[in-house]
Amino acid sequence: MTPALHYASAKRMRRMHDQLLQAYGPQHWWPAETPIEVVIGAYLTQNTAWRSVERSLEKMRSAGALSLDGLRAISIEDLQFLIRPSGFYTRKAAALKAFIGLLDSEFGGSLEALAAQSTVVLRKKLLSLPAVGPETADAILLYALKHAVPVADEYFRRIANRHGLVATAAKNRKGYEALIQLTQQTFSNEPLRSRIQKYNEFHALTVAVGKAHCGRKPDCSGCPLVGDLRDAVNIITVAQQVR
DNA sequence: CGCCAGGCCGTGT
DNA sequence: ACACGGCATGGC
Repeated sequence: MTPALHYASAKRMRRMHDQLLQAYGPQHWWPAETPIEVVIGAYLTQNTAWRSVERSLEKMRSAGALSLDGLRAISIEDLQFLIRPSGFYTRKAAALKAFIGLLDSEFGGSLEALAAQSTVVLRKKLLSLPAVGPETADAILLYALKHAVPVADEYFRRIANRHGLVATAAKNRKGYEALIQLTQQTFSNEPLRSRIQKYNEFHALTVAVGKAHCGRKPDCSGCPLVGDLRDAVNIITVAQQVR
């Protein structure tokens, strides 16, 4: 929490971004054709493998439900059936309907009108929706609405923990805030346009490395982030603490 | 077969 | 303010 710790971590974060970009290349996120697909994907991927989300998205596309009008027209029961592969389908179907309901009742059914709100107002509005927590809200803000908002997910939380990037990376509100602030600080010197791109790329890269090396049973062998001794020492130390 | 996935929410302390 | 169980399916 001290400025000094943040500064050291931000430097490590920038190096991490470069290492990951080198190892995995540009990720071209979010994997979707349209903003509403981003929104739908953000809901569906909650605690769910992206592979399963893809199956749901494909079923929705085939049914013509993968669009604003499609989402409006489909019944909640039919929507539940289409998104079954990604699990939690009762809640997720209701939540998607609630999103379109908000869009229609307050923003004339326009995602552009929604995006035109200030980031602070918008984030609060999104968080008031059912099944929208910090990560879903921020993913929608960044990837669908193009606001300059970092995204922190479970992978990044583990990475930050193992590399000692933050003082508290607990699974609570303060832990999430710490990860967001760290990312903000890391790219704070970038102009707005570039900052949005960095937030985009960095989150995508943390997912890439997370899928490969930072699952619940971490496999650090071959991870591009453990190239030097300092990192390895850090990981061993922190991993023992976490256990 | 058991564990896990790009979280969130209600309840109990 | 947290910790914790439930939500549900499919991939590995």
